[in-house]
Amino acid sequence: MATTERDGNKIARHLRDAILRLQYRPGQNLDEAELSEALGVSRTPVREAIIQLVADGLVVRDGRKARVSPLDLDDVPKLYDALLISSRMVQRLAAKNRTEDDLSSIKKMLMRFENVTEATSGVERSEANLEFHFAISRAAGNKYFQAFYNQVLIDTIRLARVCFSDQLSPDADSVSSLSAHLEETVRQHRLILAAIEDADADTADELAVLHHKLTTERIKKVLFSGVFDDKQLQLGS
Amino acid sequence: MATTERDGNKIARHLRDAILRLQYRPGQNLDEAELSEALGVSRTPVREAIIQLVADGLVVRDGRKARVSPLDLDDVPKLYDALLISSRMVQRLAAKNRTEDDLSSIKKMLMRFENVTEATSGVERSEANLEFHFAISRAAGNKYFQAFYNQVLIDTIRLARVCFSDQLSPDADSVSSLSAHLEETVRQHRLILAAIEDADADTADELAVLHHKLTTERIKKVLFSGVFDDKQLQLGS
DNA sequence: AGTATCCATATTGTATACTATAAAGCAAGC
DNA sequence: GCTTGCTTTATAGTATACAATATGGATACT
Repeated sequence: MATTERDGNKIARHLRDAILRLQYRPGQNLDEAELSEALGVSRTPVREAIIQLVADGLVVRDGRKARVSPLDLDDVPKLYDALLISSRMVQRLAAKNRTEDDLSSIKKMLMRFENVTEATSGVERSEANLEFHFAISRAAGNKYFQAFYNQVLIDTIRLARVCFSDQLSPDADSVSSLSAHLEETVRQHRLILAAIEDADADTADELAVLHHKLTTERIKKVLFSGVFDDKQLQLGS
Repeated sequence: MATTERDGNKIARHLRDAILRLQYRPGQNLDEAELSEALGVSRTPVREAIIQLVADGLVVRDGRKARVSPLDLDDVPKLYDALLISSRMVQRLAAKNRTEDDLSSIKKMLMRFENVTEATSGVERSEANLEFHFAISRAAGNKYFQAFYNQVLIDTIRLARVCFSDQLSPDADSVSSLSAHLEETVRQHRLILAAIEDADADTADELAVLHHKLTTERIKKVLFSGVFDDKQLQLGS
């Protein structure tokens, strides 16, 4: 019966994608009339989409105006603190709770990521990367951790794209650095999948720490570091 | 300049409160026309409020209809897993990052809770309790952990209210048990405040574990237990 | 009698008209 | 010449009219 979808949701998805792809830049004003004309609907569904995105944290209200969330640099260390904790918890839970369906979903996303690794653009790569981690998030089977992690992942991706969006015509040096980075990412993804498949929560947890380090090291040159460090990860024990 | 607020937000707050107070029961259908008449506005702001609440997780879409989220019992252990982790992280962060303003805000909420402890109704009590923990959440100074914890707190309160809503005319036994529980709650709240004031993250963390135990023990009779236990709290170290 | 189809109706989804308000520009006074 | 206040205008907020669709019931046919 095709369960007809509301325009508001479609618009919200479209805007979400566009924001994640930086087609709408952080801080950019969102004009309702303009959007409704561009998308061929009335203002009503556009407004409803904007309200959803505000709740998602991708759009922020500035008086009565709506703007794409600005990615405050002060929040970056906080983001990476949250990424570390949430990814550790989610991968730990995923190792415990994953079903066979979850596993095949994670595998599918892993392969998709590996397939887009060589050729395609940075946007497609990070989108596939995101989907891989979303699949793990679902496998955790806990909607609270899932929401937490997803939110963190989204901002991580947005931040990464902002940081690397300059490299449209990268030099030979950064190309080889990128290829080494992607190789290591693929390697870690496979290990993470294996740990989750083996229901090995401790390894999945440790791999999350490594993956976090990989992610942050790559951006650390541009930005500063978080509150937590490896020692403090024992969480007070 | 009074920054006039949109009706949609007012309605959303009203509905949020009503849902938390179980004035709208979990599972109850939300009729837009009915609500708009009851609240004296048109359907538009009511719809916008509902969209916000869906994003908050308090309302769920069931086809095109909107219903108050049903508090699935399967999610209860997951909720308490999330409560344990999120409260530990937030109190740890609060001990590190709290400002003087945060401290006075927490103190204010602590006193408010103590003042409503004796006389007033369960709803007012749990509302004051919620505000105390919200204040700590703000003090953590990390929007990701804050959103995570707030979401968990809200469902914790909803669940507690559902579990104890039967006790409208409690017997002498449960009254004395309640009073002991409140006394211990107050004691722990003071210790938590002290730890945060002393910037003692480890103690704040340990107190979160104790507070979680206090919360869950009181409900454990009704429901079952979570995935994590005290041993596993070392998080794989 | 049971079931399936079609129609009636209730309710959500969308468009548009109207209203309120905040921001920008212009004018007048200091 | 700068500031202050009024007017204008653009844009968000709300109400309402209209359209689409799902749901329940009635009727007819097997």
